[in-house]
Amino acid sequence: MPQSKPPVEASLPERFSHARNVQANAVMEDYVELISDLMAEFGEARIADIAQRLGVAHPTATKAVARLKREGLAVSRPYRGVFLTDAGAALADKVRARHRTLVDLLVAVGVPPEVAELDAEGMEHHVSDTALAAFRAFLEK
Amino acid sequence: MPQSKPPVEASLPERFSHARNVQANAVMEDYVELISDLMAEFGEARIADIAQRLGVAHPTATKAVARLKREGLAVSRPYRGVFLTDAGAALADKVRARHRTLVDLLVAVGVPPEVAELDAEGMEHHVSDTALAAFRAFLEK
DNA sequence: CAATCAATGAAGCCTTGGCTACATTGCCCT
DNA sequence: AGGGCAATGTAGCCAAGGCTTCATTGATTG
Repeated sequence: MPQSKPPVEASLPERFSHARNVQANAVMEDYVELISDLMAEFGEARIADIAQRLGVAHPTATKAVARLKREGLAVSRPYRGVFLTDAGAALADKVRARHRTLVDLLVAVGVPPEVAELDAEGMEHHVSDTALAAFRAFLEK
Repeated sequence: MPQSKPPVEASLPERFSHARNVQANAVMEDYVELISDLMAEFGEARIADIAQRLGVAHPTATKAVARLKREGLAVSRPYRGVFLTDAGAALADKVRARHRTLVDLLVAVGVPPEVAELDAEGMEHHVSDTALAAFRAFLEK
């Protein structure tokens, strides 16, 4: 019986699987926020615009939108624009607010704004509500 | 020479593609750091231990190690433990230091330590050297 | 009013990172 | 020495998220 490692290590697998889980939602979050932006800007989100802004080929965007629809975050009809459901819009708002708070925090601790934007794009998806609340509290000081 | 990019929006696709790029290395970074830990602890890293600590099935770890070897970060012989190359060890050190600094920063701005660990696991891969330097400077204040 | 062309959709391929099921190997222990 | 069991390896499946290529649709404009 190798009973040598009981203490702290137990939570490691959970940390990793949590991170993997978060990552699975990251792409969806990016799409939802972008669609929200485009709707605000043009009244609808076109596949071509989504693909262009995300820097991917248009079939990639089409597939992602299909997944969004499957998960109840967006609706669309063939050859028409994409629109968010209420759930999608709510998610978009949350994601956008989190993004801004994270960028603000990074800048507040001394990260140059352009770098903050770049780094935040990947980091934001992993910021928990708890951390976000701490960020807000810190920024208000 | 390309002129300067107009204002700000032009860089959106680059931000996303940068984040996707970083993400592609994230799993490799996790494996390398973990192998480094196991080598320090047991003198070698066994596939079973890697898989267990990461919370994945062992063939998943085997495949990842194969990629590590392909990229020159690790070496191994069939049915024996896995070892890091110099490049792999250097990467592990960098990743570990970055992780610690990020956790420290999160705690410093008020995030509870357990939450900081959890969130950092996913965020760390997106922290640039520039941001890291800013974190260190902030922590020394 | 029709033709052209841009935008969308569909099909099919690749890699990654999960998984399960099964085949091998090696090591420990009787 | 040999058996059995744990550890590794192998094969093959799946979904996601990229891609290219080709077909279809619709909207603009001559």
